[in-house]
Amino acid sequence: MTREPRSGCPIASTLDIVGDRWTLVILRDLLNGKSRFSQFLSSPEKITTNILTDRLATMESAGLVTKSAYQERPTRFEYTLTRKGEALLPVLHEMCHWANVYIPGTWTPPASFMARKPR
Amino acid sequence: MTREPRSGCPIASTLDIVGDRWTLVILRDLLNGKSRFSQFLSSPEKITTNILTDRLATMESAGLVTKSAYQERPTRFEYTLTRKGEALLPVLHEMCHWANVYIPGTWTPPASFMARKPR
DNA sequence: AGTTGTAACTTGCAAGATGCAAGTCACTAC
DNA sequence: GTAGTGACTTGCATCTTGCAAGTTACAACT
Repeated sequence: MTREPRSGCPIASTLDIVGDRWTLVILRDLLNGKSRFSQFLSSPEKITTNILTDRLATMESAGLVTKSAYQERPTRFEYTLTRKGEALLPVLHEMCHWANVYIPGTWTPPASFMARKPR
Repeated sequence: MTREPRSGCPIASTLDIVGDRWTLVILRDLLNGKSRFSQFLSSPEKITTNILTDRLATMESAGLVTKSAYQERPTRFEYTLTRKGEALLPVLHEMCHWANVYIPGTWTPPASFMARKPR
């Protein structure tokens, strides 16, 4: 499911990984402490299950998250950010700044999110 | 062509505008001084004409660019960034930093681009 | 024993977006 | 009058997304 980079341009290459409407929304949730399938489903944007399954698998193969079982019988999974995934935090911060200035009606993100720094 | 925001989340709302594989690539070209249809076509990512037409119209209706004729007979157009469009520069900067660290083989952007600041 | 509930998917199908190739229109220049 | 350029437009096949419903594997309650 991984896309070939269109060029060596860092912007185009980044978009080859996160250039869709959902990946960074899931990443936002992960940065805010969510880790399970059902938790991502509960977000206000209402992602559907097939897209969520697909996006989590793509993010795993891109090295943004790791998937692991947090219990057996029945097996249940959780997703945790890798350092590579976590390092996208500044991109999300800048999107928040931009939206808060240029898109009326956007929420101010929780201070805990805006104050967070990557490792 | 403008999408309804899925929620008040600044990240989701930003992605409702620029959450695809091409919009920020065109924005990168605009920030690097390109302004004409044929100039965008010449970029290494090889966008096709129908997508470019569609994306420029969507960017115009989202207020990221303005379209104006730079000559009559025959009429030719150029696209210039609005302040709103230009203000996405920090998002692109952070993508460059991320890609240069985490995606091997990405180019180091021109210093003129990385040093640039929004108005 | 049987029903209900929960987590994490999977499947089917329709609608929309993207990619590729070719064609169009209004000119300019040779 | 032929060729070239800029900015599209059109047709069509494929890929992606969205919506609804179904599945699997259990736990827990009645």
